[in-house]
Parts: sequence; C-alpha cells; structure tokens
Amino acid sequence: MINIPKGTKDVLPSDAYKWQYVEGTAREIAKLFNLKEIRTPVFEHTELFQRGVGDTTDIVTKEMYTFKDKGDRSITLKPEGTAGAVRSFIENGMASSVLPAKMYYITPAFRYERPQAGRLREFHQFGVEIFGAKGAQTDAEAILMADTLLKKLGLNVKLYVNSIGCPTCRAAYNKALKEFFAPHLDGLCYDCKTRFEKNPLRLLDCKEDACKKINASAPSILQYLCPECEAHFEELKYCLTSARIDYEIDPRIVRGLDYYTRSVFEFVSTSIGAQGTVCAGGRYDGLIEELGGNPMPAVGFAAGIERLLIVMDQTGVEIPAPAVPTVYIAGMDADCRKKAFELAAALRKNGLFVEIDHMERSVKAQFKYADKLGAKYVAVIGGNELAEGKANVKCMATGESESVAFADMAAYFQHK
RNA sequence: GCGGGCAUAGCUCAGUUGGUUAGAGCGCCAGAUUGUGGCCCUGGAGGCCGUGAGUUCGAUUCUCUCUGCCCGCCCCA
Repeated sequence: MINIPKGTKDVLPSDAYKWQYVEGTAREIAKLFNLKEIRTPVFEHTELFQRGVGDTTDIVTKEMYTFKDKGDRSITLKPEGTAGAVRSFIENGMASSVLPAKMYYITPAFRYERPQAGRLREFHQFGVEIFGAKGAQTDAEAILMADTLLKKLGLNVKLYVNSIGCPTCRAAYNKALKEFFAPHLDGLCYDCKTRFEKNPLRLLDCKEDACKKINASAPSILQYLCPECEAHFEELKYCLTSARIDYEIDPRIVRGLDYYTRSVFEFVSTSIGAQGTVCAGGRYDGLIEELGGNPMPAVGFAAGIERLLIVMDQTGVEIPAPAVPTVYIAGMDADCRKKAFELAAALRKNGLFVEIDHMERSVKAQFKYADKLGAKYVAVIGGNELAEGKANVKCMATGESESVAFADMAAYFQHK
C-alpha cells in the first residue's frame, strides 16, 4: 500500500463538484472584471522565486520544493503564483501590448510546511494580477473583485487594509522602528531579535505577548508615508468607501513576501482556526523591474481554494448539487441491456444525461441504483417492451409510468 | 523547526481491568412474490485493532521506537 504524500490531498469524484463550483464562480467573477486566464508552468527556475519572492523570506529559505533536473538546472515547484505570471508578462513582451494587462490563474502551489488545517504542502490558489496601472483605483478594483467573489461564495469575512509605503518611506519607517525598539531589545522574543536586524517591519505582527505589549506603542507606518504614498492610500480608502466595501485599517499588516509596496490587504474569516486568511494581496510596483522588465506598476491578490472550501463547509454554505441523470435505462436481460446501450448512445447524441446498467444487476437493483444517482426517470425495457418497440418510463418523483416509443425518447426527454 | 493530542471495518466511533470466533451505526451487496426505487425487516461481504521491538504463558489492550493524521506556534493562501 502506497499512501498519499504528506501534506497533499485527493479531491474525490464525489467532492469535485465543490471545487468546480468555487473555480467556476472565480472564473465568472474574473470575466465581469475583464480578466483573461494565464497558465504558467508548475515549475520555474529557482532563481525566479529567489528574486521574486525574496531571498530572505521564509518561503524561499525553508519552504521551497527545489531540485536539480537531469540537465543540472535548479528547478522549483511554484510556491505562489505571482512570480510566474510576472516572468511571463516580461518574457512575452506584454508591456508593449494593451495595458493594463489583467489576468487570473487557478494553480496548484507548493510549500514544504508542517501540514495543518487549511495549510497543505500542495495547495491551490485563485490569483489575480493587474499590470500597468498605478492608481489606487486599480487596487480598489482588485479588492472589490476579491470581495465580490467571497460574497458570491457566501463567506463572511473581514477586510483589513494597510499601506506599507514605497522603498523611500519604508526606509524612514524602518529607521524609526529601530529607534523605537532598540531600548526594548532585551524584552523581545528570540525571533524578534533577528527580525530587528533583518526586517523590522515584521516585529509588528509578532504573536508573543511580551512583544505585543511593546509594539502596541510602536510608531505606525502610516505616520511615515511619503506624500505620494499617503495620497495613494487616501484614494484607496475613498474608492473602497464609494464601492461600499467595509474595511478596517490595520497598520500591523505586513506581508511575508518582499515584493509588496503601498497597498496590502487581507480578507480574514473568523470561522476557521488559525489559518483564517482566506485571500490576501497588494501592490507590487517594484517586482517587474526586479525580475528584469521595464519598471511597471502592478497589483494583485490570491485566494486559497482549500481555505475557501473549509470556511464554506464550516459555515454551511450550500453548494449547488451536481447534475443528475435525466433518465436511467434499465434492461431486464442481456438483449434488453443491448437495447438500453443503443438507446443511451442515441440519447447522449442529443445531449441528454443518460445512465445504464454496467453491473448486470436485477431490475430491482437497477432501480435502487437509479434512485441513488438521483435519476429523474427510469425507462424499463423488458421482453414485452423490446417486442413493442417502447419503453416503460417511470417518473421517479411521482411514481407514475407511461409508455414511450424508442424512436420518441429523445424528444420526450429533451425538456424534462 | 517547536509544542500537544490521536491511530480499531470504506466512514464515525465503542470495546477488551492482558485470555479462544473484535462490535455498533452509517455506507456497500443481496433477499423479502425471479418485471420496478425511497421507509421498515432479514442476511452477507469487509479488520494481521498503523509499523517495529520489549514485558508476558499469552498483547488490539501495558512500555518504548518509528510512521501517519489532527490541533497550536512559526509562516502563509
């Protein structure tokens, strides 16, 4: 017995409709916002993520699925979707075509982590990227799109937004943070001491009580935004309000990927344990240049499909049930089953959802099976029917039967 | 990477203070007039009681190891 690898999950045939519903809804919303799908490889050169996601991030330093291929190239399974989309945007010269370039993807992603509720090693994201637009209205549109999707899926979420500024204001803020934390260094946890050196921004979202107490009075990034970033953030807030989107400003939101600038946001569900962030994103104006393209602003977000499904499940969101067969054709003996097969083939050519017996079951058992499938009608073919060229069609809901000629069946079921 | 919990039928779980054939419910298959579903009834299939070792006359039960799963931290979607 070979088991499924740690941190992965099968989507079983009986559950696939849930995924299809979420993915289908995401595609629908994407269409409303004029996004086209992009599909990029599941693996890329390792360097893409090192530069794109950030050399010092947890994702790159300890969570990537990296291996050498037979040509001795370092290859990495994508740990997120943005880097690949940006690589493709640059490589295909999309900067010279119509802007903005608005696209979405539904992709698996891989991170070597300790599996937990809503956190798998292979997980799936619906992601959106908009390239070329620098105004906050575009950030707001991305948020609006995420909000539309989450609401359409029936989720109750809270939106938190923040601005982490541009490299200029962040430098000033980092300096201020260091000045603030320096006298408290001894009181910080071990992790925070290294954060102090490497990435002071991250000091803000430490969960340790001692650190929380200290950073409660830390200066806010919002006080250090440069005039341009501040104006951008003001415009974002204005747009969100005008789109009637509720939000809360949380100056502690900092993202774990290096590429974010200015707007960052998270949609958090309260009905799921620790992994409550169901969708998150922000602006990344420096990333395209970082990856070798001409400077170009961009904004995007990603939603974790597994997390969406968990929340929907826990809150009892009803997902439309999969389609059921219009008709099940039961055959009493071998000859009748042959006729059933022939009729099924003909009806399917007319686009009808038809099922027949594959297990050589009794008529009774075939009825039970048809009932389990939820078939709306069962057409029974026995010796008499075969001789008369008609099937005995029973409506499963009402229990009523009537005779229908084989030749008329396609028309009979067409609108049932 | 750190901490806690749990591994018995396809699923959800009982159980054995260590003792011959390990149980229930659900699900699956079949039967109840060999031409007709749902409800009820009856029967059946299906478990080396997660792995390896130890203690013991004897381990599914006690001890340890490993593995896996779940939950939390970290991090993130």
